[in-house]
Amino acid sequence: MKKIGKFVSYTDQVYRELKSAIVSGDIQQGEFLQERSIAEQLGVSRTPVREAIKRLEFEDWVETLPWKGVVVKDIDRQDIIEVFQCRYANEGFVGERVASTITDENMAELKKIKSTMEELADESRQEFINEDRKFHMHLAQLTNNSLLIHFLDRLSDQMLRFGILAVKDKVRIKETLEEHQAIIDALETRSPEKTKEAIQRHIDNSQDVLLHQTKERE
Amino acid sequence: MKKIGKFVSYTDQVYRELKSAIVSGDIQQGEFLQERSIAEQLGVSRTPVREAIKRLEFEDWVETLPWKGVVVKDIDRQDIIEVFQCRYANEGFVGERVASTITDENMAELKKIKSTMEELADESRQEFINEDRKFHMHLAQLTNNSLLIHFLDRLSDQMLRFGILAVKDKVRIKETLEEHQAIIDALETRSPEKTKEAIQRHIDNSQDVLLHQTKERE
DNA sequence: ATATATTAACTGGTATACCGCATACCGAAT
DNA sequence: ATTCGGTATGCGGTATACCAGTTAATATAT
Repeated sequence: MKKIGKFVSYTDQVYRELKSAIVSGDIQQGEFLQERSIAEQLGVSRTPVREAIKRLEFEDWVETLPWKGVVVKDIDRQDIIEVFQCRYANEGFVGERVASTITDENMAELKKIKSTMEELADESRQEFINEDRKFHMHLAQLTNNSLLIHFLDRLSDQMLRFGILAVKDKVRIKETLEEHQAIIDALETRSPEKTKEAIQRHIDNSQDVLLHQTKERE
Repeated sequence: MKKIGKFVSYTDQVYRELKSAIVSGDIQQGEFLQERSIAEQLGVSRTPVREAIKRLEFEDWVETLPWKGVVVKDIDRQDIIEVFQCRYANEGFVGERVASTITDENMAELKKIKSTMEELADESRQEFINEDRKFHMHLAQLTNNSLLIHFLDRLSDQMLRFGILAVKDKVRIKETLEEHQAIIDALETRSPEKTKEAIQRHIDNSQDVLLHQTKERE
């Protein structure tokens, strides 16, 4: 008798619940997470709630003030800069590393994702963003570096929080598609240098748009 | 009224205790961590031990097998490669970023660390490694990117685990000093490109030595 | 003797009660 | 009116008891 699926603990469920609530904005920044009320609300005890919160804390979603409470961290320009700098460094490396060894199959997969994004451009912003994430993470997978992949995955999570803004207007969507095409073109040449530059240019542009749209606040 | 010191929980203490035990080899890879016995041994309850273990799990030191146990992950060639690739990408970025803006004070600090390392070269391997970490982390600090800094700090922790091997022989110590000097020289020119290359060359060399010394096993 | 069912002794997972710090409130002293 | 100090309350931190799979030794049937 084999176990079919993995065991999913309450902790996991609560974690996913809370993270998606933060990402979607249902729980706003500055808001306090209260172990007891969340536990009651979800029908579990404080323990799994507590462990879920610890994970969120580790991933920098929330901050624990001892004896006072757990507060959802807010994001400012500095956070955006930090995430994009890390993406710049690591995704640039991914491109450099992957360009010379990428297979035709993987190229096809990237093109497929890109065409899906084109279809979704006028449809659903949310789905568009999901596919964008797939595009970048598909490249990352090719490094076979799980440490790097996990880190980029965390960054992608953070992106979701302010990612909604990044592709707010039609212009940026069009640019995003063009830049993805440029990455694909660079990959076709199998040139590590060109690929790295195409990716880093894409990331720099995204950052610029996002920072520009965040300028006035605070 | 200022708060004098930070509050340190049992969880923090247990975490540090366990991590240093793993790093030092007191707890070997493959060994099982048992919440109950550790709690008893340290004179605390299971709860803080459990939370400490969760943190270790998140940082990939251990793996939890539900209802079976928590086992200390072992490190293989792939782990070494992954850590060094991440260092290559991120520390390279640090060099690129910092070269053009580094102050004379910070240059002086780097030189000071380097001369300390020279003094320690024949004394204490452990202290030598600590100073090496300081050198790299000092550069990282200059980016003011806390996300990046935390990631590199985690990588440094991992380095400790197999770092003992990296500077096992006198030859490698001498090379390390030379390569640090090369990084300092590159910084003097304020050239992002040269600095990045000097750092990445240093990291590549360290990786080569380490992989070479790990070749036979498994 | 061997194969199989049982069960006892682990483990981590969860629920819950209690502790101690931080804060807000309220009354007494100034 | 202001300030100081006690106190009630709410929070995370910790301890502990119990639950639920897993495993392996053991009893039992063949």
